[in-house]
Amino acid sequence: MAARSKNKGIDNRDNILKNARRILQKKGGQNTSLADIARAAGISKGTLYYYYSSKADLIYDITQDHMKSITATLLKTVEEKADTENATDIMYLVYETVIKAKARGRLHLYLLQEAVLGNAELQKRFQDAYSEWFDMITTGLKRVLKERTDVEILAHVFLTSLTGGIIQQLIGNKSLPLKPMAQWLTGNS
Amino acid sequence: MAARSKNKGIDNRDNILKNARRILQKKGGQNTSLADIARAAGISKGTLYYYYSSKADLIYDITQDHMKSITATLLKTVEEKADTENATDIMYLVYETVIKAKARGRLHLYLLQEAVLGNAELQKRFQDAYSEWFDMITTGLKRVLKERTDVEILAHVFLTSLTGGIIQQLIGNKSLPLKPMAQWLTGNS
Amino acid sequence: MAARSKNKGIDNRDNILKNARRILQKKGGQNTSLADIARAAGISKGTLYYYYSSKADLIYDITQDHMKSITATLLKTVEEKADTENATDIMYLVYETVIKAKARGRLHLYLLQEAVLGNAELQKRFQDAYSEWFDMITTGLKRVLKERTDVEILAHVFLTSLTGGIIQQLIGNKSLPLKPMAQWLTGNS
Amino acid sequence: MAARSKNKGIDNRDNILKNARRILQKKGGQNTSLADIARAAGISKGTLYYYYSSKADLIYDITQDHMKSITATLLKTVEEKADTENATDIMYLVYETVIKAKARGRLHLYLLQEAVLGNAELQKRFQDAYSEWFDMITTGLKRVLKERTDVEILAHVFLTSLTGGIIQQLIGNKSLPLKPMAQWLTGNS
DNA sequence: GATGAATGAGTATTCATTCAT
DNA sequence: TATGAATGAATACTCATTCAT
Repeated sequence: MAARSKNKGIDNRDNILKNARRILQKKGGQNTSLADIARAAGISKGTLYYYYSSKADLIYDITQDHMKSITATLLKTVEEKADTENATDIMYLVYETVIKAKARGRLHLYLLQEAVLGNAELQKRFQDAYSEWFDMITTGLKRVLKERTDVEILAHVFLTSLTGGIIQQLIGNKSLPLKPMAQWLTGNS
Repeated sequence: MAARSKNKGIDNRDNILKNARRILQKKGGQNTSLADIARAAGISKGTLYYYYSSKADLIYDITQDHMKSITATLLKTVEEKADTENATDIMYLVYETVIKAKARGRLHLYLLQEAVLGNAELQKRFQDAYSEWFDMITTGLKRVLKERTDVEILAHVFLTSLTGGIIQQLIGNKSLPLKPMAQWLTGNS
Repeated sequence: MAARSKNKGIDNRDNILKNARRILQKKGGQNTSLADIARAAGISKGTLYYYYSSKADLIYDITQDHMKSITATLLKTVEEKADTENATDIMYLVYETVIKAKARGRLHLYLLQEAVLGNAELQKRFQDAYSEWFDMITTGLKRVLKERTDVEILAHVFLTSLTGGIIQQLIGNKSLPLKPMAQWLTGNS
Repeated sequence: MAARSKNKGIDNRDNILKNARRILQKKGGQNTSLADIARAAGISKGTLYYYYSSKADLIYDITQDHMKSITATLLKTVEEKADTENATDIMYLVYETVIKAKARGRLHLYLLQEAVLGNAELQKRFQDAYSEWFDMITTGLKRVLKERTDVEILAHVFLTSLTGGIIQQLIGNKSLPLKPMAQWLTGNS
C-alpha cells in the first residue's frame, strides 16, 4: 500500500525504528503519538514523514522488527538448546522467556489490534510470523522428540497456548503453572 | 470507582449496552467514538452521559456483558453436553464456538487492550473471568474424564490455547487444526 | 427580566438559596453547576427550574442574599459599636471582618463577574449596595467623628479600599497593614 | 509548569496575545472560547495549540502582558510627572487613567477570577504585580512628599482604593469623587 | 408541585498529515 | 535532506434548559 523500503537513509530508518519500538513498549500504543516517536528518535515530525509516508507505513516496519525480535528469541531458545536439553525444559524456557517480556507483549497486543482493525498487510505479516514460528517449533521438537508423530499438533497447541499466555500475563494473571504445563505438553504419548 | 448499577433507567442502559456492543463488534474499538455509540443507540450524546458518567464506566459494563456472554456460551457447551458427549467433542465444540465468533473476538481484543492500558478495574474483571472459565472447564472435564488427575493442567493449557486461537482467528489464520488439537488434548494419559 | 419573587413556595426558595450560597462559596462559581446546586439543596434539577426560571434568575436572588449578608455584617459592626468604640477601631474591625471572610469574598468576585458580563439587573444591584453601604459608613462615622466635615470623602476612600482589600485577600496577599491603614484613615484632619 | 517563552515563533505568539487580549477585553473571559481567540488571531485552533500548550499557558502570558501594560501606565504617570506636578494631581491622574480603562478592567477582573479559582502561578503573578506597583507608588510619592513619614501606608490605602475603584467603574458606578479623594489622600498630615 | 429523562450546542485538547523553505 | 509551522477533523465530556408525566 504505502511505499516501503525506499533504500534511502536506511540508518535513519533504523534509528527511527529502534526508538519507536522503545517508546511504544514503554508508553503503549494508544498513548504514543507520532510526535512522541519523532521526539524519541531525536528528529522532527517532518523528518519522520520524510522516511515514512504514513503512520501505517511506520507501523508495518515496527511490526517487521518486532516479529524478527520474537523469532530471534525463539531461535536462540529452541535451536541452541535443542541438543542439550529435553523437550520439557525447552518448552518451559520458551514459555517463560516469551511470556514474561511484558513490554514486548504490550507492543504485540497493540500491533495485533492494528492488524485486526482492517490492515490486511499487517494481518498477512502476523500469519507469516505464525507459520515461521510454527516451523521453528516443529523442527526443534522433532530433533528432541524423534520418535513422536504428533509433533505438529503439539506445536499448534503450544503456539496458541503461548499466545494465550502472553495475554494472561498482560492482564496480570500470575497464576499460570507454566512448568507443569510444559511437562504435561511433552508428557504425551 | 464510578457509580454503576444505579437501578435507574435499566431498560435504557440495556439499549445503550446492546447497541454499543453491536457497533464496537462491527467497527472495532479505536474507530468507534461515543458519538457513534450514541447514534447507534438512537440517543444524543447528552443522554449517553446521563446513563454513563464516563467512557470507562460504559466500557466496564460492556465488558461485564461480554464476559457473561462468553460464560453463557461456555456453560451451554460444557454443561449441557458433558454427559452425552466425550471430552474430545466437547473441547472441539468449545474451540469452534468461541473461536469462530469473530465479531465477539474483535470486541474481546479491544477490551483487552483497554484493560492492559492501565485500567485496573478492567484487568480485575478479566482475571476473574479467567478463573470462572477455568472452574467451568475443570468441572466439566472432571465429569467426563473421571479417572484423570491432570485435569487442571489440561484446563490451563486448553484455556490459554483457546485465547491464542481467538487471536489467530482474528488475524485470519484459518489453518488451525482444531479437531486434531482437541483430540490430542484429550488423548493424554 | 425573569419573573422573580413568585410568592409561591417561599420556604423552598429559601432552602435553595441557602444551599446555593453554601456550595458556591465552597466550590467557587465556575466550578458549580445547577446540578450541583440542586443536589446540595436536596432537590432535583427539575424542581430547581420550577422555582427559578433561569440561572440568571437564581443568581439574582443569591446576589440579593449575599448583599444582605454583607450589609448585616457592616450594620452589626458599625451600628452596635459606634458609641463605645473610636473610629479607628471600628474601621479596623470592618476591614478585618469583611476582608477575612474569604469564601464570601470568592462568591462576591463571582457575582461581580456575572454583573460585569452584561447583566444590567445585577449591576444595578451592586450599585445600590454600594450606596447603601456608603450611607451606613457615613452615618456611623458621623456619629463618632462629629466635628469632621470630610466624612463622605473618607467613606468613599474607605469603601473602595475595602473592596480592593477583599481582592488582595483573595489572591493571597497577606501583607496589608490593616491596623495602620485604619489609623491613618481616621487620623486625618 | 508549562513551558513558556520557548523563543520560537515570537511574532506569532505576539499576534495571538494581542488578539486574545483584544477579544477578551471586548467579550469578557467566560464568553470567550479558545476557538474565538483563534478566529480573532486569524489562525486555526491547531495553530493556537502549537504556540500554547494549554489554556492556562495562554492565560498566563496574557496576564503577563496585561500586568506590564498597567505597570507601564503607572510608570508613565508617576515617574514622568513626579517632578513637575504635586502629589494630588499625580494621584488623581492615576485614579482616572487606571480606573477609566474599562475594557482593561474587565480583563483584569477575569484574570483575577482565574487566579482566585486555584491557579497558583497566576496568584503569584498578581501578588508580584501588587508589590511592584506598591514600590512604584511609594518611590513616586516620596519624591514629592519628601518630609512625610507615612508614605507607605498612604500607598497601601491608595492601591487598595485604586483596585476597588476599578471594580466600582466596572459595575457602572460613575459617582466616585476621584478628585476630592485624591486631595483628601494627599492632604494628610 | 415535583421530577427523571433527554438534549444540543459548546469546551478544551489531540493528532496524523501537509507543505513551503 | 530536513524541518518548523500550520491545520482541521475528531474526541471525551459539560451544562443550562425543556418537558411529559
